[in-house]
Amino acid sequence: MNASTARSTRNAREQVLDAAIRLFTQQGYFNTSIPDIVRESGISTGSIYHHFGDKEGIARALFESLVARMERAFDAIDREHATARERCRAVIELLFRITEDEPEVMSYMLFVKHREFMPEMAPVCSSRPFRHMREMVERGMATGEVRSMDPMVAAAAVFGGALRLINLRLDGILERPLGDYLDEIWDCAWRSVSA
Amino acid sequence: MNASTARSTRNAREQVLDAAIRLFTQQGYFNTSIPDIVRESGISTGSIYHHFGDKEGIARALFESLVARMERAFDAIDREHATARERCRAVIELLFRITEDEPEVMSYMLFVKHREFMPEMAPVCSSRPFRHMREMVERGMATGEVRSMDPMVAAAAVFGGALRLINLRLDGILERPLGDYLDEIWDCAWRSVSA
DNA sequence: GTCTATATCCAGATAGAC
DNA sequence: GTCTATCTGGATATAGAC
Repeated sequence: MNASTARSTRNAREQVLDAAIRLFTQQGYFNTSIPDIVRESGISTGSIYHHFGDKEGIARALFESLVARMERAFDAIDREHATARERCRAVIELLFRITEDEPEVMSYMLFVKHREFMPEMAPVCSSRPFRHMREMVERGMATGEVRSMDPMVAAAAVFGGALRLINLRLDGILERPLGDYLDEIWDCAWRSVSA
Repeated sequence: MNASTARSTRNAREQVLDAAIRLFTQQGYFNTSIPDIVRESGISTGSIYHHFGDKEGIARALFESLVARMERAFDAIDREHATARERCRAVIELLFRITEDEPEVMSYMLFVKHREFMPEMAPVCSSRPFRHMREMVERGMATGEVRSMDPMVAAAAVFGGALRLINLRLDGILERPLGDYLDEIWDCAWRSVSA
């Protein structure tokens, strides 16, 4: 496989994924037909089925690429920060930034009901990035930064408020960018669990 | 309209709504066909269309009845408790109880993407019950129970953790009933905003 | 108000040339 | 690997008797 083949292959796939994330988040998976994706991506039906097998394959490829991306970002946060407090705050900051810059990405990751069209998939909350977030809190409990309590409750307390603000922002209820709320929500989050 | 007519009319509607909430939450709205609802409810296609007009009409009737029910429950909480602290805690307790006893109700209220099949509808977060929850927190701020801060942030902090736990429970991640976590999550929620 | 039978449409998916 | 043309099933919705 030479370079130009590799490039054009990647391009067709990416054009489809690019169109798909927009359509899936704006109209929903079931309201988006293959002909819609053909129009929006400029790639033909035949080509789409060649690359993805079926419609569900597009959704799956999209999800996997976004999960991998989040996971890389979370690993970087682990490396760049030493305490649970810094790590958790960095995660919220990252999620807020992605929500502002690429709302479709956050919308597809967090609020799409994947299991309705990918029945065999585990719930999002048990995906690697979510487990990673819970582990950050648990390690904070081990070091004494975080009060001792049920780890699931602690993680829900730390990230629950921020996730709600993301939800409100994506639904158009919050008018100002999430960055404006970061300090306040972080203060609440940390008060709720700090030792 | 005599009594027996009224009763049988209500029954047909209710049988359909009953079947619909189960099917919509288990399989999703788009994976549920009218023939599915016919089978599950025992009511014929013709009758369903007579009562609801179209498939979306079923979803709408369902949503309206659940919102009305929540609103009545929240009004009762307002009457029965005097402080923001007590009211907010009672709301969380109620939501936890409904999640355990009637998971489909909570699932359909909170986590279904209504706008995908009812395009003209406002986002759930701006429905009466959600606004009511925010008002409870705001009144607490007015009386000095809650620290002064952005009201949206305060509401997200108070209810965000509990809503995440509900999410985790409905997704099968939390194995114990929500009641087991009530005291801990409430402690976190209130610490995060109390004056 | 309830039913059965049926019309219509358009989705997802395939065939096969280039 | 990409395209156009096409098949097929099953969905929503209607007609019209009872």
